[in-house]
Amino acid sequence: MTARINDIARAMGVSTATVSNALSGKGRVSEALKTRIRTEADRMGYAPSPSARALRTGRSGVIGLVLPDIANPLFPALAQAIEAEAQTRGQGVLIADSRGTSEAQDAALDRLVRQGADALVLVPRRGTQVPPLGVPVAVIDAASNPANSICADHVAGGRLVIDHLRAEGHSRILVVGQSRSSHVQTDRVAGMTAAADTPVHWLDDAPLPAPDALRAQGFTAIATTSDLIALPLLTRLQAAGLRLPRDMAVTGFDNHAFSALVAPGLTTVAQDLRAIANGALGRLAAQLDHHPALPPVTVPVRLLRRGSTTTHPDKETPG
Amino acid sequence: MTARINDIARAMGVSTATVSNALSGKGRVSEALKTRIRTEADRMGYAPSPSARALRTGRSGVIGLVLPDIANPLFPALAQAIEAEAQTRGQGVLIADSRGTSEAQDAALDRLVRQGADALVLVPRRGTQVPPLGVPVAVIDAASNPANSICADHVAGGRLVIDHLRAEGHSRILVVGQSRSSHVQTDRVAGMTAAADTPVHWLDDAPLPAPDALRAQGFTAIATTSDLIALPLLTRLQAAGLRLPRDMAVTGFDNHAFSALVAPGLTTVAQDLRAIANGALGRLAAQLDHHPALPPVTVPVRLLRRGSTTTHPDKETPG
DNA sequence: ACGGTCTGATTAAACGATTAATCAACCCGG
DNA sequence: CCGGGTTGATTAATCGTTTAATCAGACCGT
Repeated sequence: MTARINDIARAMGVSTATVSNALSGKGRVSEALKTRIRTEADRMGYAPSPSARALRTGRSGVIGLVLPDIANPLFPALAQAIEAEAQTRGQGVLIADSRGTSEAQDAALDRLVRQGADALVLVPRRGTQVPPLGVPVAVIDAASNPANSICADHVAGGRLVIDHLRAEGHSRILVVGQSRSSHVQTDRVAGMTAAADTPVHWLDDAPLPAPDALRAQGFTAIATTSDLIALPLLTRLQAAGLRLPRDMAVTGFDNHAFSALVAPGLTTVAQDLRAIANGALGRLAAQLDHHPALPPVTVPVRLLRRGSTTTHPDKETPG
Repeated sequence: MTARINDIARAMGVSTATVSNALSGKGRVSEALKTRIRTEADRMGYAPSPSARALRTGRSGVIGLVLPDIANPLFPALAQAIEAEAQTRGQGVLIADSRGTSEAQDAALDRLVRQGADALVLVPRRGTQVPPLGVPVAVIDAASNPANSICADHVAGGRLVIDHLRAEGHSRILVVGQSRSSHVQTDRVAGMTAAADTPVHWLDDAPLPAPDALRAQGFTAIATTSDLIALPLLTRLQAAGLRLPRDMAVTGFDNHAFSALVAPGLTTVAQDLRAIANGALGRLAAQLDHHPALPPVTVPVRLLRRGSTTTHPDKETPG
């Protein structure tokens, strides 16, 4: 079908070893021959066989990405960041969805390894353990998770949100979290309650009270741990006739694609996804090359002030 | 490291060929030996080397998935559907993002092939051509695209939307589309205008007029070609003080995860993503196995009636 | 007892790259 | 003019699996 290393060798009257050396820059090949081989190689449209290379070297150049339920608003952007970073490193990204139980997560991890992934990036389901696999694993999670993890500074993000709301004049703020069993969520809530002593409402305990009831309790702002909570809430408040941010301020987390598009724009906390992707893949590469382990890193976050909390929103810098 | 076929062969005093045959069920091996080999294989935790198998058979069992800009609300759900379908077929999914130019799309396709994908699934960027690659490609697009494509019945979906709005008593409806250069979008608009002669507003011509202006022009319903347009619009209308669906009805397309969560819920058209994934991967498998080409298929869609258009929404069937 | 068919296994050759080991020239100093 | 070092290439093994070709017996009817 397509050109193999052997075809090039025969076409140029040299051995396959020489071609391999010329293309990889290893071994000893004269400069003249090296360039002649290289031009001939791309004249023939040569592309090395990934399976042959993987078989010989033991490295496929593919990393596996396991994501929890697709509903997580962070997913597409993170996948994009991982894929972009992998691309710059010449790696491919195999995806797997761990929806369902934590056994499904284990199965997904196992499947990726059996499919030849050199290493894995895992965004874990709430409260799951990483089983021992034969390959390096980077976990994208909260700092409170001791494992081999890259983490955004969720605590700082929570503090940013509350500081901002207080600067906007709010004194009675309701913190709303999705689930107690998620490290990410508890860290965000911890940052919020560290900035000010506010009540916390967990949605796995009870649904949120109606807009009227919230106002009756004196709340003027609601700080959520996720855009997935905040965006529906924003519409619910508006549907009940409230004006944002006048009657109620709302904040989210994660800067979902829709957060900038709704009206008013949703104030939220954005993670530096490039840094996360870079940190994760960098650590995996170090492990694969048996380099000394890189120190754990906490990736910074930044607050995006939008119309849901302030009449003087930030100027958005696209990208 | 891990067990190889050769280890099993030596452990049982047989040849590697016999082990291979026993595990694959091909060739001739006595039933007794077959089961003994199989139990020994999983006792040793044997997993075949994907690269060795790929090298020998010429098939990696991996298909590439190329997606356009991540902002497309259909992306995560479609990726999930493709991944799930691939899993049932024992295949992996390599992802690539074609964000940016159509050259970036070509580069992404090429990269996946060089990374060993047996076949590709492409969700094309607006108005791009598929370059000739060495592997089968399934394109997920509109019926109006003549290529080797799987398509949802976007035209029928458009008709469903308009019929529903008229049944709800609307006579003056504004159709809003994102981009003329997208087959999917034009098909949806075509279905809408076929059901009733309505004005069409393209967002790449001009931004949408303010809510007041729309009402002043007598519109009581806005039918968009995407939840990506409809969800922001829904909040914009509410922020302007309108009540939905009383003051204005809004519809989207694609059943984005948020569409069911906002208040009121967004009436939208859902594609049968499982059928699309099944159609795409099935056609690719047929091509790879040199089976006769499967006939082109149009995947059905269904209307989800929610609070943004009606006070009697459908009962949602989760999943 | 003998050719013919089956059964159940083995042998060995691929697939396409990488790489350690080897080898043939050539250069150069003493 | 000889031995040591360098350069530039080749040889051949190897990664782990699949599979066509081969082979040794067993079985069977005549």
